[in-house]
Amino acid sequence: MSSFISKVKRTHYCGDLGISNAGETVVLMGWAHRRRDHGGVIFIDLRDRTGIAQVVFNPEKNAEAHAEAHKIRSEYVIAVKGTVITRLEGMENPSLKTGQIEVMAKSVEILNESKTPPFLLDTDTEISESIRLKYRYLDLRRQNIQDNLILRDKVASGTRNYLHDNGFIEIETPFLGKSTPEGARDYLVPSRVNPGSFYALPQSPQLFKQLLMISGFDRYFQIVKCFRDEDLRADRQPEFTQIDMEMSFVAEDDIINVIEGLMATIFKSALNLDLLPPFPRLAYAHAISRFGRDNPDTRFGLELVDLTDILKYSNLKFFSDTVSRGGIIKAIKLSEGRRLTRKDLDVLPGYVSDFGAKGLAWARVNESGWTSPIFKFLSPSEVQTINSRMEATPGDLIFFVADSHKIVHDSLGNLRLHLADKLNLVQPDSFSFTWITEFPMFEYSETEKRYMATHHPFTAPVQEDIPLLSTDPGKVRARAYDLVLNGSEIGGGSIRIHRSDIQSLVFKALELGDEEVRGKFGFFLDALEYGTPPHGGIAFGLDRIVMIMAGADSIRDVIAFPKTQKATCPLTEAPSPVSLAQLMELSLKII
RNA sequence: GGGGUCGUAGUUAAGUCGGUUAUAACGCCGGCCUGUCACGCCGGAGGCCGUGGGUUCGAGUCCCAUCGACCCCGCCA
Repeated sequence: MSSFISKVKRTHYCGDLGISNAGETVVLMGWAHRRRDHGGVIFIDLRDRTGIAQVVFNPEKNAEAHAEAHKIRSEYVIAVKGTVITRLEGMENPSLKTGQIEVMAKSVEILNESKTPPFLLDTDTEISESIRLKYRYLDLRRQNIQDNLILRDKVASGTRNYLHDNGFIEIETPFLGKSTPEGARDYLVPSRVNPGSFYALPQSPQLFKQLLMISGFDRYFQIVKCFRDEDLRADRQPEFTQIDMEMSFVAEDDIINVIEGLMATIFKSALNLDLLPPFPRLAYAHAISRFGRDNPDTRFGLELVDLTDILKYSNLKFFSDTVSRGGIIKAIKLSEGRRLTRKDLDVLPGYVSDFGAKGLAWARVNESGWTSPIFKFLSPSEVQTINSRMEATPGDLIFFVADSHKIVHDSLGNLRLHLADKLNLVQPDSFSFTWITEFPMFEYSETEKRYMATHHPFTAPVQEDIPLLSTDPGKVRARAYDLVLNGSEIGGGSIRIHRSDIQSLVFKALELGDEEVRGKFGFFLDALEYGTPPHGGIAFGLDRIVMIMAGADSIRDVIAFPKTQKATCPLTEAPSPVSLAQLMELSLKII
């Protein structure tokens, strides 16, 4: 039995040691990060989750420990007992938090050996993700990933503390639930004892949290996994974590106030940053009109400007024809347009074509007019009016898109982000929150040939728009709000419908049949009839918040064991086939 | 479902116009080295060039297919 662990206990974490520990005898345990063998003296950088401390093995001072240190290789697990000494002048390492001290080893024990790791565990080299995920337990030893997960813990615990302090009660809701027709594709779980029937994993605990309001819990929250079987993105995983909450007897402002307090609290506790609520609010229609998206990044300009009225009778047929077909013309202006070369301009139409734009016109503004392929088709007064509305001055570069409402906003909204990224228009480590309000209740789906809920079908309509539910659903505004941080939707919620008659009107507007509604949501409609308090709530994507706070490029960097883009786990090799016996037990057959 | 980038040693990359034995750095192994901290110096091992097919006298390089990683569109109430 090892004398370390059983008798000699760890006294300190490596990263916590400093000048104040000088002279103390300490016991450290951790991984050999690096070994520098000088033939005589050996240095070992000992690493644990707090950081690195240099351990010195001197053959003249302790031959036995020095001999043992010879055997140590990368990632060996070792225990060291030694004395903290202040490094002599000129021997400090300023790049190390503990660089003013080192530990003179008296004894050492190799607690476990390690195979040579498949990649270096430093932060400098970028290792391909498939290898990182296959050896995720090693990848997770790396400092930056550990930092991310520690930050995540701070955000989660800060959230729990804040919400408890504000009277919220954490309540768990089922993972094995009922499949719902609206929304994302469900992950299904077959029921063994009910052959042919399936549970669905929750896309969110939406109905359960509303039921908890009906039950009188008044303020509920939960930090909980949600599941959506849709294609993955850099900021989307099939299972992700929500900060989910619901409050009774509230209106929009009550929820917004609680959330602004929550954001201020976690940014303070996790990043020591002081946010300054209230956050600006922007109506959905204005967000689309000015930024082309409902999740605008407001940290830089390049706002969309409407030129439809100026160009609707233009000699440029593409412009005038677009307008006569009901389209619009908008533009964005880039200052310092010289930063884009002619070659850059040539590839941008390809970029906006992803969003359906058939073309991208551009104009370089100069003293005498424009340098632009479309200049000769425009009248001097059109050019002048555009310059004046765009507030364009020589050197600026203007981009135009003429197309349908949706394509113009999609393409310019994304071009705006693309240019900001390419030209570094955004100051890193800056955080900009915006509430988006007054969402439309419904959006018409061309594929489904019916209206779909923008938010979800339990969102309350604005009171004065209720009559429109049966006459003109497209015009109904929802009592919904999203919180956008740096151009990412990090949370969204709404005041809910608490009357069953209104809920029925909404289902009608969605053209869901009575039978289908009864079958899928009957239990909920019943519950609404037993004294439902007015209530509302919101849910946040914890992963996304942490990702933005950490400055990570991918949501996978803030999740301990994430899935690849094909929703597999290279470490465990999930998903995998199962035995015939398992299938038979579930009454399932592979087709 | 669609578009794109990529796949060469354990890792990260180079590899020209198709041409002889496929390079480098780091890592690894051995030797030397008592103050380094990405230690240094000397030596060494290490390759189904993702996989399969094709073109060619000849393929890491060209073509087709396929698998995988990533980014995007669709999708994500």
